[in-house]
Amino acid sequence: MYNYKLMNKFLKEFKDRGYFYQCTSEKELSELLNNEKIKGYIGFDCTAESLHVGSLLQIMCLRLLQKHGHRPIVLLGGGTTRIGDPSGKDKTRKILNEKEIEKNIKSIEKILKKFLITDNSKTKPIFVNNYSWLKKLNYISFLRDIGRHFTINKMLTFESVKTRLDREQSLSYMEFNYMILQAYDFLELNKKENCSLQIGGSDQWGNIVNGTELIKRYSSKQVYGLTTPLITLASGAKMGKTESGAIWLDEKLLSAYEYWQFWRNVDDRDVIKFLKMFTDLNVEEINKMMNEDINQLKIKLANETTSMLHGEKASRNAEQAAKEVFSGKSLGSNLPSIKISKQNLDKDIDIIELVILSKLEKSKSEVRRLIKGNAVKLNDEIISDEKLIISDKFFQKDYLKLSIGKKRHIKIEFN
RNA sequence: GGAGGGGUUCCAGAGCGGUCAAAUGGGGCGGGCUGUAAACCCGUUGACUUCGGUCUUCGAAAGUUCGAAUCUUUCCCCCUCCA
Repeated sequence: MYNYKLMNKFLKEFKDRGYFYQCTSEKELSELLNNEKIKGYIGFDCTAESLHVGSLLQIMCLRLLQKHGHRPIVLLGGGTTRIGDPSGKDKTRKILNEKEIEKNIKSIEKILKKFLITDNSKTKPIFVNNYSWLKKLNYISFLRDIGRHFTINKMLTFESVKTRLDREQSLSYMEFNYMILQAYDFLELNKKENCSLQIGGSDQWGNIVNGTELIKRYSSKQVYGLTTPLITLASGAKMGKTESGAIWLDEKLLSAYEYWQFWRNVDDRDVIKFLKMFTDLNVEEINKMMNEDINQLKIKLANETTSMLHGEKASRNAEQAAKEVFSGKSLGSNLPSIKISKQNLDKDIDIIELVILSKLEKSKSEVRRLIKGNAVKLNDEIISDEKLIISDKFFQKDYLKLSIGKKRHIKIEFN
């Protein structure tokens, strides 16, 4: 082991914030980072139209690179998404068509730009799509130049492959090639951009090592890999998804208010950890906060994370809305709102209909159940008559507030 | 290739001709307690409903029957053991 005090500042912070899981060659990487500004890349999957908090740690890594003067490369795997990474999957996943992938790439890129500094020419992120080189590959020359460096013996030992084979689940040749393509991406980025570091989740370790080894064999260059741990919540669940849906980073899929609420509601035991991981607050400062009021810390966490993504204004609104909803009797004018056509009012819609229109629930039976359980409120009044017709008298100003349970509130406006 | 076992509602897993929209546990949701936490307690958990019921579900299709998740046939998929 080498002296912790001499460790490169980026690496040190990487560890202090809890991002560190494994590194291919830590000491050398530390020296390299001390001596020069490098480029490091992370690949993002484009199977969904947006990223969710499950990818946030990766994004934070890119931010950290920038903070320390290094330049991040964002690889949007337009090519590899066409194949599908078998890691962590026990069956082949569906393959998306070109259009969907292109669309996903665009919206993911937009999200990443919110997190990254784009106006510093030295550190501004480079966005690349591996389809641009993968599509040009010639099978024969690829096999000869790249394929020769991989042995089947070794590939078969990879966890992702092993589990599939052990369970006698089929692993197509296409998927089997995923790891080679990811290694090739790294090689390509090394050649094109002189990229010398790949970061990824711990499940990517095998793929990342493949890349560093390929580059060593192919061009005798030393590059590095760094992985982050899989974050599990104190409750044992995986980060990113809740039962009511994924915590998306795209405002169109999840409002700033709901995003704020997600962080406000984290388990007590996760708060300090998340402050370190997902905010820019200084680690020492966070360590000093240990004994502060846990609810204040959660609010801080929610504010920091929300303003990082949606901006300070949205974050303040969310906080304000939360305050109104949870401590006062105010109508929560800052709540996320939904507009419903006024024609519905003339049709004498009832409370059940209103809940459905508000999209808080999809099933009328469920709404009936909720009403029976005293869970549905209109302007903070419990509704017990499921046939209640919505009329003008429920409007306070020009909107009304609909709540389900203690935590789900929405402002309804008619137009 | 041979011999068995199995596919059930979000998950695990009972049911094995009517009383089955399907036990039980987990998860979810709602209520209570609290701190918008955890733990705990209670309720609920296919859809629609004029609250009388109605409709769709037990791998897929066809059949037996007054009646099938339950029986038969074919097909698809998984698992275990033997070679």
